[in-house]
Amino acid sequence: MAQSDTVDRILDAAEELFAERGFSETSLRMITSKAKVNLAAVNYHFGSKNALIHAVFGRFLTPFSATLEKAFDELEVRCDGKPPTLNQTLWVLTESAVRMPQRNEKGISIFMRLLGLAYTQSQGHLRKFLEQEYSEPFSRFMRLLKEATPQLSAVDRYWRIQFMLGATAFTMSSSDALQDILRNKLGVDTTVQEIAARLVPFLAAGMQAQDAVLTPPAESKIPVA
Amino acid sequence: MAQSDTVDRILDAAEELFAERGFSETSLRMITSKAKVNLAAVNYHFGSKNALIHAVFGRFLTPFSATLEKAFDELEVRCDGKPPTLNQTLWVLTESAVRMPQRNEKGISIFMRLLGLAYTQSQGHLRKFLEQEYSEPFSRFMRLLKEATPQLSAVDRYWRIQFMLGATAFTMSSSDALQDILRNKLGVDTTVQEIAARLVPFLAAGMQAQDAVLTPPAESKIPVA
DNA sequence: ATGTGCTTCAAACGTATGTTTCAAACAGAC
DNA sequence: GTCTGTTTGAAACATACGTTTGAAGCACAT
Repeated sequence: MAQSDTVDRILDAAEELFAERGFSETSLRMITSKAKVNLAAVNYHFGSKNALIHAVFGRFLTPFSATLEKAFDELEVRCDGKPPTLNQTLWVLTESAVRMPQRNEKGISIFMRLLGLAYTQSQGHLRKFLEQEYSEPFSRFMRLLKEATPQLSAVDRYWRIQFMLGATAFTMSSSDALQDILRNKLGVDTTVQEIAARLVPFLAAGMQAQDAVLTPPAESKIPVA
Repeated sequence: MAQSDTVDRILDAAEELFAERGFSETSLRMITSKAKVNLAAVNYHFGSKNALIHAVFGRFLTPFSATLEKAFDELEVRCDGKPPTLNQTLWVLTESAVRMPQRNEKGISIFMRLLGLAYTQSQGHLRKFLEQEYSEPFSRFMRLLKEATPQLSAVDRYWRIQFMLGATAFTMSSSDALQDILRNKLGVDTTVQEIAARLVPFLAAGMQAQDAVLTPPAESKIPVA
């Protein structure tokens, strides 16, 4: 019943509410009442709302980035000098995410949704924090992607990485809602692992698509750009 | 200098600020001072901030959905009974977006960013508004997608559509920030048309990827699911 | 038991928000 | 010119926010 209890309760509540409603739309009063702690506790333990946001990210991103580093190490050993393939790189990433110890069954989906929000909501402080805190595993992943797709120009690769990020963050972040739809419409149940198994081939195929042409296909009558 | 001037000035300012900063992060005072109109004008002309948001979307989405309907009509005529290909369908969509008459050079990027935000920010009222206002062109697009990918199972197709939506919404919703990075890192400038031209082949390739396998590639040692 | 350092608590702070009010300004019809 | 309905304007409204305050509570070493 020491400090840690309050701190963790705040982090749990904040994580869930941020993922559900976004950062600006979640007030400290919502967080503290969900966490059943006093309003002032946030500023006492974290200093400010922005610092709380950083702490929420740090709590899952720090262990994840450690797991990822180890997984990349193993992968490179296994490949024995040769650059890993795109499929291998993507699988290592998803497996690291999926295999992270979760606080509850919603863990992965919250994790993904928060990452998506971080990218999407233009919270300057957050982007700066993430960039300077986790630049290493990020750039290592980028390097692996680069080596796995030597046929792509830097610009093409850059945009396709954004497309991958988008498909992943978006899908995982709304996977709860999407699974509901799927259950109702198609009567199927899907685990996060199965979604990942569908996602990786999609991403790999997109990454390895023929070089983008800058005009529409010949059948189209309307010229573009 | 009639009413319409004030209304349009508000819509212009709101559109730009919403796209830049999101909905909750944009106050009516920011909007009215950018539009150089009185604060009360928003509530007088629109009724509420939420109604203003709806009006902003309606102003570009209504003509867009009309353009899209016509483009789909043309496409189906051109195809003469045969279902349009996936590439054709996707191109018709992007071309309709790109060719919309723009209010200024930032038009398309604002348009896309707003759509991305609409999907991403969980503003309940907005999603409800869009769903009941523009359900027709949306389900028509879905039908075309279905006919263009008969080889996919309903579940596979469902998920891959989510992946497409995600890649698109995510990329477009952060495209300004991404373009900044690109400009700084690679010294390249990119138009929305070019992004779309890169996105479509990525999406098409992903949609047509080999059927998803539900286990990772053999090289991987770590079992999944 | 007493004092000490950390933690909790209720209350208040100042600021910003969306919205309302009501008088003034305006345009067009008579 | 006067009346009428619409639009603007400055000011205030109530509410919600993040943050600060200072007293009370607590565990624990002395």
